[in-house]
Amino acid sequence: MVSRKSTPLDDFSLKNHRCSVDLRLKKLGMVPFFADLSEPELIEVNNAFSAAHYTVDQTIYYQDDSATMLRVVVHGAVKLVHQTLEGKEVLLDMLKPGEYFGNLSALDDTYSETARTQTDVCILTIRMRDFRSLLDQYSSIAIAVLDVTSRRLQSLQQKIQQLTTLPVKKRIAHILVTLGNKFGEKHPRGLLIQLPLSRKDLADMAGTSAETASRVMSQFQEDDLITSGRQWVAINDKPKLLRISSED
Amino acid sequence: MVSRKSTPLDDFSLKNHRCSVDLRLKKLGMVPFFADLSEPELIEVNNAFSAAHYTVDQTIYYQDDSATMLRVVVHGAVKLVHQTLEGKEVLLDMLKPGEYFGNLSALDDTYSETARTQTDVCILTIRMRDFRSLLDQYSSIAIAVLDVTSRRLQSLQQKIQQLTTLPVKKRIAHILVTLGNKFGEKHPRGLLIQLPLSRKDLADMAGTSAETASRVMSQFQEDDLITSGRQWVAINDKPKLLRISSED
DNA sequence: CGGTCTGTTGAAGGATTTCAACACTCGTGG
DNA sequence: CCACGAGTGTTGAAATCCTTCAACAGACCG
Repeated sequence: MVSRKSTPLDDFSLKNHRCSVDLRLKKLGMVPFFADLSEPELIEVNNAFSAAHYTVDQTIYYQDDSATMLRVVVHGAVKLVHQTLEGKEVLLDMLKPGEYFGNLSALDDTYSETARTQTDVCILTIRMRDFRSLLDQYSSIAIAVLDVTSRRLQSLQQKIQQLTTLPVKKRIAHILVTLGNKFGEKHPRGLLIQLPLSRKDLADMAGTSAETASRVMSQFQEDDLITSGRQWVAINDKPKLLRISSED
Repeated sequence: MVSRKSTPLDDFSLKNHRCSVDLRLKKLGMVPFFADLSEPELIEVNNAFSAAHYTVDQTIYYQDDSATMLRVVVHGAVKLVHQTLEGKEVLLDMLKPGEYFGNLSALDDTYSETARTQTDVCILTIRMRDFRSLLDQYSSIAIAVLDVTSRRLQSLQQKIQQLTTLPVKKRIAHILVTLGNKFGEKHPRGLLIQLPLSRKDLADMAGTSAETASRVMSQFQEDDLITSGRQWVAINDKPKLLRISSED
């Protein structure tokens, strides 16, 4: 009765490979706070970063570690999670190339979350100290950083609102739409979320249990809104999912 | 059987009065992003602000309004709430003198939440445009603003974690401790939270219903952890509340 | 002192978690 | 190349937490 399907995920997106200098520059230019820089300036900034590679499911840093580095995703996906004492996890964000992570607060020098790779990744790292001198050097960067941070703040506010006012089904519908917009790629099976994504990942994003997430996903599949298999999801009817997430 | 008590809240803290220039300067100096400025600079910054007064339960701005002003609380308390379509409210933050509110994002020019007075208040306002020129003029401000914003981000992350992993009782215990630290004043009845605080306010902070909040508060009172009446709460045993919020 | 707002409490119903058993996928090594 | 095992997903049933509806009680305001 249950019929799951083998993965349609693109291997190139998941597997590790070297970050070419070209790719580095391109992704650095995508980071909003470097967007205003000229090409020579960008090259100088690029030289302040060094590249690092991780394989899937590695922890880049742990919550409460001393925060010395700022990082930018170049290739692959990184998830930020909060861990509780009892081992429960809350998935705060899933980052794609061009997004930064780390801690920008000058006073608190520990990471407030754990960063773990969702695929093989290539990231750029810079010491906080060096980043701060970039901030001094290019004042446009500080303002852009502030902007990015304010937006993250807003998206967390929205997340809190959904956690406290919406039932699980609507929360998951919303999460699927958001992931579709961010990681979606056209594919014969639908809008494929180009990312290994387990029921537990979804549950940790929605603030529910893996079993409940599975039940909701089964229902969505029943209603032909999505197609899903082990560690992957494709969206068939985004408008209807969006309606589910906000109706009533 | 039920015995509620009349309010021990201090009238001075709740009622409106003019903001003296002295008070303005003192509170502006308390805002972290102006902390590094010299006194003459502070006076100049002060001149860019103008004062405004509101009575209790007035809305300063609505979610999605065009965001033109940045504001600083000088006297009284302001709450930031998210409203859902069905009229539910989520209380995101309760601000005290020295804290700023508004929207710092340059790209999104609407408020992401509603600001409402919790007491009579005096606030300082500055046009975003003018604030941005302050940012350009004093680079230390931009970095300090970034710092404050990063910290708010972290506290929202913590809130999300609690909403998704803790039961209501622990969430409320934690909220009481936090409010006690922020608004607590020594008082014969215990550590009095100097703020009109209804069960609904607490419920909106904890992401639960007013009835459930009331039940939890009744139990805490039964256990002599708090003393509470209509619109006020005093904490008798902070260590035990803290233990409840994190035990198991 | 009466009306209104806020808080309390009970009881029923609903959403979600937890525990448990089983099914399917995929990689690995025989 | 197939079989096995570990990891992941599904589903059922019981238990739990919480919401909702409802009625009433205490506090504050004029």
